[in-house]
Amino acid sequence: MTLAIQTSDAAFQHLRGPFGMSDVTHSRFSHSDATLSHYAAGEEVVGEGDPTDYFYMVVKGVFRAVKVTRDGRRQIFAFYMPGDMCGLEPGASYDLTIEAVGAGTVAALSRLSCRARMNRDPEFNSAVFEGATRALSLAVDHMTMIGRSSAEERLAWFLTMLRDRAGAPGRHPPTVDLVMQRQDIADYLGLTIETVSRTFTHMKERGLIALPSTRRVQILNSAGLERLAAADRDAPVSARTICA
Amino acid sequence: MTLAIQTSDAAFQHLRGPFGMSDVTHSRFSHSDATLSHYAAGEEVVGEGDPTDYFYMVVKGVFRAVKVTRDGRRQIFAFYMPGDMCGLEPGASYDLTIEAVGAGTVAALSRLSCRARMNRDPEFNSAVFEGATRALSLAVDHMTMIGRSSAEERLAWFLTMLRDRAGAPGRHPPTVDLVMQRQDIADYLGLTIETVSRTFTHMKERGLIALPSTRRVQILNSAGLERLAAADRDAPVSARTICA
DNA sequence: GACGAACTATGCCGTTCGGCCTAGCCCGCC
DNA sequence: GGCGGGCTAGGCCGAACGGCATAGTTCGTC
Repeated sequence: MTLAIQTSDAAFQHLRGPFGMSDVTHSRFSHSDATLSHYAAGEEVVGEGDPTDYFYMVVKGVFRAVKVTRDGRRQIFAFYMPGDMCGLEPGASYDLTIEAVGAGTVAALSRLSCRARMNRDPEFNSAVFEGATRALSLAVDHMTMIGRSSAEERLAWFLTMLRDRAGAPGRHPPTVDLVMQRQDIADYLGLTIETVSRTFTHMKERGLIALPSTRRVQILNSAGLERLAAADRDAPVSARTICA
Repeated sequence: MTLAIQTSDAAFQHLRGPFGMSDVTHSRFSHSDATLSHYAAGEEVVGEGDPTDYFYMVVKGVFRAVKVTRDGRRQIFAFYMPGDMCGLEPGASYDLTIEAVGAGTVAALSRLSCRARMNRDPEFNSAVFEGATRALSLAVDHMTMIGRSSAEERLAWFLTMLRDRAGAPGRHPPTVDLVMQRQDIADYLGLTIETVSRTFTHMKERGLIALPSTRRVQILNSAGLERLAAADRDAPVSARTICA
């Protein structure tokens, strides 16, 4: 089915932000006709080798961009949440698979019409381009984290990001619901599933977090967790020149 | 000084390819006026916090995109070679520094005029956008390599990439001249300098490479090196559907 | 050509993370 | 509600990589 996505859709309102591929301001997308598709958990949106004729925006649920090597090693490049745009990368290399983590919905916009619109609508063009640019910044952070941080720092980074991105802001203690399972977290962070599990336990023992269930994390010591996560962050904003 | 870059410049002819940030087809750039700047080894093109008012294309030499964390850990996101475009990412986060590895020259194109041209020249727009998209693909590969490969696989991957990208094609044995030093290689691969050094030695002992000097690598066993490097590659092309 | 500084190689050892295995838990299905 | 499969936790051990120290090499400078 084809419909115009409404900017006023409540699902979008507070879900934009720098987590996944990009966050092309959702209102830019809303004027375009797009096809909504639903996926069950684990289902592929784009498979390796598929013609990448579409860009996608997540409407509901969480999706993952996965690369699997020929000998079975797996790396998750990004998790996409509602408002995130994805499908920018596979176009060049066809090496990523986009899958639903849980049940979810994406809006598909054909590349042709996207391109056409980019060429006639400078604002839209800028928005998409900014999306790609922002995705690159996220890739830099992600790569630095994988290349230069310990297991505990990686997990702390992941949890604080999830909290900022998808946590319910008002709850006390701050709580993160993990939609993905341990293997996905491991593959996102460049660790093994055992190490992720052990690191959760270790954080629990240190009093940083509580695990009321395996998929729910309560952050008991935000400062401590952030100190761990911040290790691979840049200098604080106050120390930098802010430029428009 | 300002001048139009000539497509016919011999330095560009065979140097395009997927190594650094992107390879916006150089001819697209050649019609734009751009400012050429020269840098000595180690000099900064863009520093953290600088206003990112320009896009750059490498004309001569090799440049690196570096992220340094507050506690001094260092990750190199990409090496840029002649024909590569860079400066796409810092715009969003200001967390990357672009530096000259050896002496080199870049062409700077102001973002304003680049944007203006993107809006009126669809072909140019596509080229720049493709550049960003390709950079994302490279980031995926790089990240997978860092997250899921052993030290030896990483170095093999690096050497084969350099050979394909910057090696003199005709030489026997295939030879790679390293313009960067061990620390840069380590920071690019997410390793320590000692591990890089030891891994070079190990490859030498296994007869994969020879090191006539510390900065020159001869590839003695291409097949063996590629087997190592290929571990984190995708399935062979023959097994995939090729799509335009 | 001699000096010095920076870069590289390498031995030794410690730590961290991975790999294998089993037990426990949760959840879904019948 | 009971059964079964998949996911998670955690013990045990080993391998790989990191960190430190030192020796050797290269390169630039005077």
